Amino acid sequence: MDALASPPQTSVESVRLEVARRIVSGDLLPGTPLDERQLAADFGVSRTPVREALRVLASSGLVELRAHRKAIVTQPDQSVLSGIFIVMGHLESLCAGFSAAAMTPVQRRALEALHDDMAEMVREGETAAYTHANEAFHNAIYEGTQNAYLAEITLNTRIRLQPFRRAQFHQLGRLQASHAEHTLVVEAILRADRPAAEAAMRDHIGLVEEAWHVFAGDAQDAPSAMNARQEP
Amino acid sequence: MDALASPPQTSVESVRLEVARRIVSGDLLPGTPLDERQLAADFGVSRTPVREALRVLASSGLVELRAHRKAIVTQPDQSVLSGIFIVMGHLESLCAGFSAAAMTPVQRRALEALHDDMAEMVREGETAAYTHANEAFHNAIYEGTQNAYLAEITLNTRIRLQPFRRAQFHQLGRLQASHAEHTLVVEAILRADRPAAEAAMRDHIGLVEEAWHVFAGDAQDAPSAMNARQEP
DNA sequence: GATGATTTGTACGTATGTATA
DNA sequence: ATATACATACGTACAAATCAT
Repeated sequence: MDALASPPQTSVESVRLEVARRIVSGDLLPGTPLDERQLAADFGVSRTPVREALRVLASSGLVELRAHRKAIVTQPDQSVLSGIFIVMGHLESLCAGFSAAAMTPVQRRALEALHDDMAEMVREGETAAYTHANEAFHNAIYEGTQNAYLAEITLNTRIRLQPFRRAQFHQLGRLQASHAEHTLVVEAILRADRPAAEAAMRDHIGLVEEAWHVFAGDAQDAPSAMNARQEP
Repeated sequence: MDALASPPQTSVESVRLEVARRIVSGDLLPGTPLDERQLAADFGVSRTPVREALRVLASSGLVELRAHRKAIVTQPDQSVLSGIFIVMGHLESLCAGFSAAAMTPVQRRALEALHDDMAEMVREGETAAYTHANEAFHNAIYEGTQNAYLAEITLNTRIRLQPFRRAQFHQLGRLQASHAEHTLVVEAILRADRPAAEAAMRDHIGLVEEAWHVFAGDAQDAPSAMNARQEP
């Protein structure tokens, strides 16, 4: 779960967290080469912890690590990326369903409260605040599953996709639409309606199954998962 | 995908593969402490590559790595383990559904051929051969999804659970039952019947949703995922 | 295609934190 | 509670491979 949390107790952790942050934030774009020495210098540490951090980042999919060559920020091709988006849709949907069935009363109330707060942000057009709250919203649903492993792989998938998520809440329309979709998710979860929660979340994430089917090998110029609306 | 494949080009890889093998095979039991020096000596390398290998193994969940303390082979508690089993059920089911929709004709024929070969193993009672073929069977379904990411996380989940899988094919009855369940999966995939493939695989894996629900916090002494039949 | 410069891969020593007496 | 033992965390040096010329 703590893919991006907890205070770094060791050099490796702080390097890992900061490099991950730079990649996720778009500071380091996909394809960017990562020089061990450079990173070591930047962080004021030796290459050893940098190398270990890079190994871990490679495991989580944020960087690619080829032997004897510079590590690079992962740059998956369209078909791979499309596949990850599709899997994320299923995982998020699964999480919503689990949460509908398993959330504690406290968690349900917290989710509802957060959702209400977000309504205010929509009214005020506070896109930055909403973006942040949106993360918390989805994280709350991961936690609500009571399944640490499901929460972990879903969060990791989300993080891995972050560098490729261009759609933000820059338009008021999207902000409102997002919140309306959240409403359906929240209502389903609150009444413990698992299938409805799954369906609502699937709609929210904007599953583009068709795009995947195309990429699977048949056609060429179909709408890709990249072009489709990508959540938030 | 290559969580346990490809020839090791570097020390780190060979150490990682061998330690993973020992854990998965049960050679190193959960809870076993892993001493860097000891491993380095065993493999005839220095501690540096061992450390990097351990980091990667920790990312994949096979070992636990606490700062300034010995690494240990991961020993998840019952509730965590139960959660992983449940997620694996869903992932395998998802894979079967995707494969039903996306497998190439060649892959469909190969799956059918493998399944037929396994029938022979059942008749001869060749449990060892069947166990091996069973891995290939599931791997073929991962590959058939045409979704590298889904294949990767499903395989990784399977590997992660391997040390806790006690049910093997020691009884002829289980062998026959397994193959009968496979038949349903294969038939559904061959006729591109996605829902049926998902359902058949779900049945095969033996989803124990109830056990999870219990572990979620309500009851105590319900049948755990550990006690339930665990696949193969 | 060969050679030198550069970068990664590995070895090993020391510092630091943890556990135990 | 303090000290001692011990394992890991990190830094530095060297070897091997890659890339550029």
